[in-house]
Amino acid sequence: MTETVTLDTFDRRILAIVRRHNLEPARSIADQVGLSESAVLRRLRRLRATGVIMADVSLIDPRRLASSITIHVLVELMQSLPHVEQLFARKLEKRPEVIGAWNVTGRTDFLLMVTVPSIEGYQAFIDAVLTPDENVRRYETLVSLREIVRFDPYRVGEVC
Amino acid sequence: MTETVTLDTFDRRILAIVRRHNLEPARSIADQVGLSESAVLRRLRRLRATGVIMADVSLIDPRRLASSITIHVLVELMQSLPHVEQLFARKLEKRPEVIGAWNVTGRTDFLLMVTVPSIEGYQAFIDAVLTPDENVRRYETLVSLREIVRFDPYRVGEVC
DNA sequence: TATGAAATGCCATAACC
DNA sequence: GGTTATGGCATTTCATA
Repeated sequence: MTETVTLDTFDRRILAIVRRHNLEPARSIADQVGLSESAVLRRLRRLRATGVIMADVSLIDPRRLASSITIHVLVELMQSLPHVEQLFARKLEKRPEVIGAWNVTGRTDFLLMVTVPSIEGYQAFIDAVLTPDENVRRYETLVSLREIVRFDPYRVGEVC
Repeated sequence: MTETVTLDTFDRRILAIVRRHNLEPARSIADQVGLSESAVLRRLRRLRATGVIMADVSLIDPRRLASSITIHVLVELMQSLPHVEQLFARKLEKRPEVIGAWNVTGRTDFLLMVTVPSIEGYQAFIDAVLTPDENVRRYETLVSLREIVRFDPYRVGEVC
């Protein structure tokens, strides 16, 4: 599925830096990891070409933008069959409101993370995705009142 | 709490671009939004200084790195009092395993998102954070078997 | 207080070893 | 992987409205 790319210590140290500050000059990175500027730039180009670095983006404070509601949904399917689950997963991937979705253990089959501008937007989402789906037995809505931590970029998936 | 920064249409269009590709030259952005290169660079500097742009990072494919488990935890407290909740929230903020935490409505008080290298790591987490906390009535563990969607950077908090 | 234009200096790129 | 010459890009300064 995903090709395995061998990352040596240099790659890992470079990744550890750019995942926090990807605008940092190669000169500075080179000094920190003990390589030449060229070597760092070559490695970065390779990491991007092979997909280890998926994207280079600015992280924007969601609180500064138009308000949105974060809602988690616990979904229980009629039957936990691979085929049914896969079908449901396909639908989720197409919905832009779904910013996170996991197939989990236990009574709950799926945990969804959804962001919508308002409750009306959530209503529209469940009317489109959950209610008409005969494979969905029931779902539980967890509306977020307060956000304690969200995807702290300094924490997500630490590089070893 | 969070100072309100007024973002005009230019700012929003610039943000919409850099949140997808922050390595894009200002020249290119300027052409797209209809400003000069200088104006774009000045606005970007201001957006970073004021914290609208929180960070500039490379997004790394988690599958290419050392494996880690994603676990969601539904936590029910003894009593849903503001003081108790705040105390619990404080503890969560200090834990690096917690990459997401929300105070939610319903029977569940908190929904946590945790990443650990192994089940042993999760065990250690609950032994440190949940078990010894007398304010925690019970918790439910949802281990992720499969990740359908995770924080698609092209989706999270779309700019209007 | 914002933009647009031009000179300076830094940085990535590419072709060498 | 390191070194160097080249080109591109951001930064700074200034003029303008």
